[in-house]
Amino acid sequence: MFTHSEENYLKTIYHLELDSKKGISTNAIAKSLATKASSVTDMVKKLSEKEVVVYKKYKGVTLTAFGKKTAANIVRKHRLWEVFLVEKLNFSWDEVHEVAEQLEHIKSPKLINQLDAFLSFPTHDPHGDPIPDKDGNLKTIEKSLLSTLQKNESGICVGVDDSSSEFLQFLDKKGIVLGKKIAVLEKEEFDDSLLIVIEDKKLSISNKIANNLYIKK
Amino acid sequence: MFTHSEENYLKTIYHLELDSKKGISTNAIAKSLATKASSVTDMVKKLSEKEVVVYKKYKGVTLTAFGKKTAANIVRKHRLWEVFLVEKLNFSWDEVHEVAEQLEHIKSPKLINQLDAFLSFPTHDPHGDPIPDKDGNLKTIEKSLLSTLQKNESGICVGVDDSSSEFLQFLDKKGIVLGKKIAVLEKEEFDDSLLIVIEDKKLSISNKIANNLYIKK
DNA sequence: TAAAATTTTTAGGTTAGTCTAAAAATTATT
DNA sequence: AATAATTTTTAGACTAACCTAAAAATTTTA
Repeated sequence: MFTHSEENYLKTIYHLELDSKKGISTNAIAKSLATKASSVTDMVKKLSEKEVVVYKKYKGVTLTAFGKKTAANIVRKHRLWEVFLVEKLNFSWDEVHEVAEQLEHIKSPKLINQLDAFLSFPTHDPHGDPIPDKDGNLKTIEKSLLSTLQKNESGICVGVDDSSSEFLQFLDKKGIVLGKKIAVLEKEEFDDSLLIVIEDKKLSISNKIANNLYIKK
Repeated sequence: MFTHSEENYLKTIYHLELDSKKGISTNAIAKSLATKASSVTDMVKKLSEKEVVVYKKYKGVTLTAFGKKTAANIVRKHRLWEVFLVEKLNFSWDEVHEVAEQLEHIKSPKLINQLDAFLSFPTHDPHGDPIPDKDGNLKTIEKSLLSTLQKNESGICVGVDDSSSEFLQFLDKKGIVLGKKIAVLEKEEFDDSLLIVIEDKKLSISNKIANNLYIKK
């Protein structure tokens, strides 16, 4: 069994490993968890004793297979709870993160399996992120940033890179919703802004926005 | 805000106060929480600084109005989650306690209000215990122990005094379910056992069982 | 490649929540 | 009411998870 805090470290390392492949530095972990590198060193030693990470002084950490599975299970719980909150309890997608952050630590295999079934085995959370299966595997669909689309190309909006409530509320305001088709009418050379059409409405969106929206071609 | 541990103390004192009315001794709290009296003394001092209990050395503790409301809210969460687990996730009534014990600490007013609505504002948990309202008030219906019924009297089964999974599984096995009518056909002088009829089935039950079942006349 | 800058670890300290053992207060017994 | 038994508190210690400041290792830069 893992403590609340150990689980948070595992989850963080898991996320950091997804886009780096190399050993994760204590500094990177500290930044993600808003803690100090010295605290990370302490915890990482403990995690390495528990065989969930491999740690060599000054060389960063990597998850073991066991660690990866454990971490994926926490992410699984987090994302299933997010689906529950949105689908069943009428939360909006910008409100679910903090609550799921707490719910992900509830320990009960039956609970999470029943929840999964109750939600009809969802594959993605409200932000379009994939939900790991019971074995910790996640099938990643190939998605692209909206900013990579060229003029007259289009795709289905399938996810966000930034899940901050500010960004999500901005998308709500603009009527940008997951599952909808987005077509690029114009691409401005000058600032890489896009003129898009979604649900028959034309919108001009900045490159910053387009860099945080995933579409499936 | 209260820590996990502080919440457990509050809940325990709340439950103990329900059937004692006097100040709750550190020993009684220690026994309930499976901890040591010295630990309780420490915690009780902290809780008294936070104004949720009144504590006089050697005199036990009592909850303040604020403490009572805080504790009732934890009990409210615990019982709503139990309803959720049974009604929505197909848990049986003997499996819910440990999970609810964790879920009751999740902090999100919106979550609990939405859950309440999602469950159609239940008034009782799966064991027949009343669910405190948002202000911490609970309306106690007058219920009696089955053991107090006389020959030829009857009532509706509305709750259990012992919520241990052993007892609950025993009731399942015997077909004793909340909401069903129980009639006393015979009362044995010798050992106070009862011959009852429930759902057209005759059952002989011991006084110990009858002392742990509540009925509404 | 040597000095400078940065990162990481170590050493030592803090707080929350627990414990044991001993001291103090209360309650029960004779 | 004095003594015995019990309960409660105090004192001192432990662990987990954090912190700061300094030392050590690594990486960058000139």
